[in-house]
Amino acid sequence: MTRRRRPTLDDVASAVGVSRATVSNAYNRPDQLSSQLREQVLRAAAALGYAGPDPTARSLATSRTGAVAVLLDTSLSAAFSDPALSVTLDALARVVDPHALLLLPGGASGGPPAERVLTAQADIAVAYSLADGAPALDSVRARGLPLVVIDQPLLPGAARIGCADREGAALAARHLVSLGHRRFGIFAAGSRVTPGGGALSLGAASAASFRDTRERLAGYLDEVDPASVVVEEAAGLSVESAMAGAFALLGRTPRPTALLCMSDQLALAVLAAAGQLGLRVPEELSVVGFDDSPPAAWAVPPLTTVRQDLAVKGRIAGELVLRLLAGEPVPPPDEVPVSLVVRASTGPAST
Amino acid sequence: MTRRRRPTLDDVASAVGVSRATVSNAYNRPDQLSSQLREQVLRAAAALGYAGPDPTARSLATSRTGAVAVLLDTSLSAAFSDPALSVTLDALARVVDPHALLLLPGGASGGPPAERVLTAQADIAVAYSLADGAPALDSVRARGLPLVVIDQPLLPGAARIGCADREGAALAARHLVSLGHRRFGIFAAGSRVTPGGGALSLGAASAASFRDTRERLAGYLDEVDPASVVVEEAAGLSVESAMAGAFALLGRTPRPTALLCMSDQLALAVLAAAGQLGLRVPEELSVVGFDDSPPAAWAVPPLTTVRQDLAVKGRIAGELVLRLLAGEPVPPPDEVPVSLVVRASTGPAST
DNA sequence: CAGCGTGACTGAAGCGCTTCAGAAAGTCCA
DNA sequence: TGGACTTTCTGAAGCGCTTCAGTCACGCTG
Repeated sequence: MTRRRRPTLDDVASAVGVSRATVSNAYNRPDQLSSQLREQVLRAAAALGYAGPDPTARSLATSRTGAVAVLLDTSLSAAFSDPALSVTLDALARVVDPHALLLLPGGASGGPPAERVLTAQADIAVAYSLADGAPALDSVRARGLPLVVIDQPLLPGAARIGCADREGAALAARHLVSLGHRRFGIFAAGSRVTPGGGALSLGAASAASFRDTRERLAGYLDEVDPASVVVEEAAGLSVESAMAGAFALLGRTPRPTALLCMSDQLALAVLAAAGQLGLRVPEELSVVGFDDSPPAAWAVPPLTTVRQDLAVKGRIAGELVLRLLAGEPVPPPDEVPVSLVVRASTGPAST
Repeated sequence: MTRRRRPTLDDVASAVGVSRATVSNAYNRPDQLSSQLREQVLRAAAALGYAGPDPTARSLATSRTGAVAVLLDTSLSAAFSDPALSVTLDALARVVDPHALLLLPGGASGGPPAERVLTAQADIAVAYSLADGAPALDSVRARGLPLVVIDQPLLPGAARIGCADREGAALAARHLVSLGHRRFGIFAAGSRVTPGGGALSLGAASAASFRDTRERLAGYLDEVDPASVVVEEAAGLSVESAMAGAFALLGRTPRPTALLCMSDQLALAVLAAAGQLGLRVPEELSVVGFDDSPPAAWAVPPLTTVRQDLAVKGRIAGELVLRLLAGEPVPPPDEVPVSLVVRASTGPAST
């Protein structure tokens, strides 16, 4: 069975005996023809098995694709296992509907490969927490695609939404200080600075390639004595590497009495690791996360964390997308506010 | 600053003084011209700010978009909070690379709206666990798009990959029976059969609109006396509704001593609910999941569950995509094997 | 030297659609 | 009854690219 050539607008037009423009109008501008003729066209289309204008051809003619390219730093499984991303992207998707999301997962180099971006059929790009200088961003620029960045340094010509990272981190650190803690561990997500993860000097950590890592670190250090801090970086973004990092951090001597985690995911890994080591939280160890993603509230014990409204962040990102698409000028960078949510994973220092 | 018209192939061609075909070849068939001329073309392109052939125009000319449409039953956040999806999709994405994934999230009607599918720029569609008769599937057919379905009934002309649902469910049930359990609760994911969720008769449950729900139910009932079973359906796909359903199930009198959950997500919700009620697992309650998604192993206690290799499933789905895209005939439906992974969430019935 | 193979490049025909400036035919009102 | 609108539909010019059948020049072979 040779698959017959799909019918085109022309086929429908000649079947009905009208011009191609009329058939096009039947789909795109119903007010441009009598409803009677329109019915007739649609019937003929159905009879011929014509499923409506070809999306690609339409895109070429209108120079709009109806898709938003989402540039991710990591593989899909790593990306999706981050609840913060899920929530943000979901909110974004709702706002930009009916635009579809074209997912460009990251490769080894951090962010999607440049040529994937060059050939992506999308009207606009959204970059989610890419490392500084990711090649994908150059491609976006080269193509002249509008760009919205989330949790990233501002790029010229791009719109930006983030959160008050530094302030949030400072809130978390201050909370621990006020509880009497004096020995801190800082737990950062995996990055490509030190591909294997592991212990990090403050200097190295301050040079992280992710803006949020740098900012949150700075926020912590606004409140605690750098000398009282050890920094650990996870080896990757998987839960496994978070667990490994957590064990490493808890194995330091003297053991920190409080852990500042740069995401809830990391904090949850710490909780799990502490559980396995028989360390009681918060009696023997205080843990604070970042994001207030949904699992933070269900954790045992419920996680003290820095809250940012991820749904709002996603929504704002979506609105930025729509505004850039509408040709509006690039708005100034925006941030969602942060607040500290104190739950049960933090308590007084056990001297 | 009016955004200047982007340069096209023609601009580059006339800048260099060659034909348009030559410039096209410089990008697509380097062997068709001297490397010297190619260099010259590429330099001119860079000078003009030409970032390579326009993806849409290229698609129209080649009638290939390089995108795989992924049809989801739910919103993105619900979809992504399902680790099984993440793993599957990740594996799929790796196999079909460099194809990008075009995400079409589901709406209120189950699955993406029909017109979203009609206008999606993709070469092929992958449907992930859609309800029977989802309108999106009709659109796929109408467009004549190749289709791969995952965990769904077979559609004529579609390729299918699933898992041995019924067999897996039977394994789980048999395990509990052998542990002496005689009062069972079956916990099904939310669907649109009974939009609010809640208690379900066996008849209603057997008519579920999701194939995997029906099959797993049948598998459970292959091993346990239907009279010894109560069925609960979650109100939705969120963690919250899973928790609510879990409480409902644990509130039945007499309380089931063992719960058969149709996914790990549901099982984890049960674990959390049991914890809040002070019910010890497995001493007072046995819980078995389905999927063996990553969190199952980290749960407290680690979850006994039916394992299906999700990465393999995703990989096979990806291979099916590639084969259909290559014009190969539709292979017969395939299933990944299942096995029971006994961990610590199941134990002898407490009489 | 005729004949031929080869490498390098081009012309032009699409791909399937949208859109805009009309044309044709009807409607309305003074 | 005639001019001014409306409504309805059409012709044709793109949108930016790929690709195929050549054309052309050149060096090689026998």
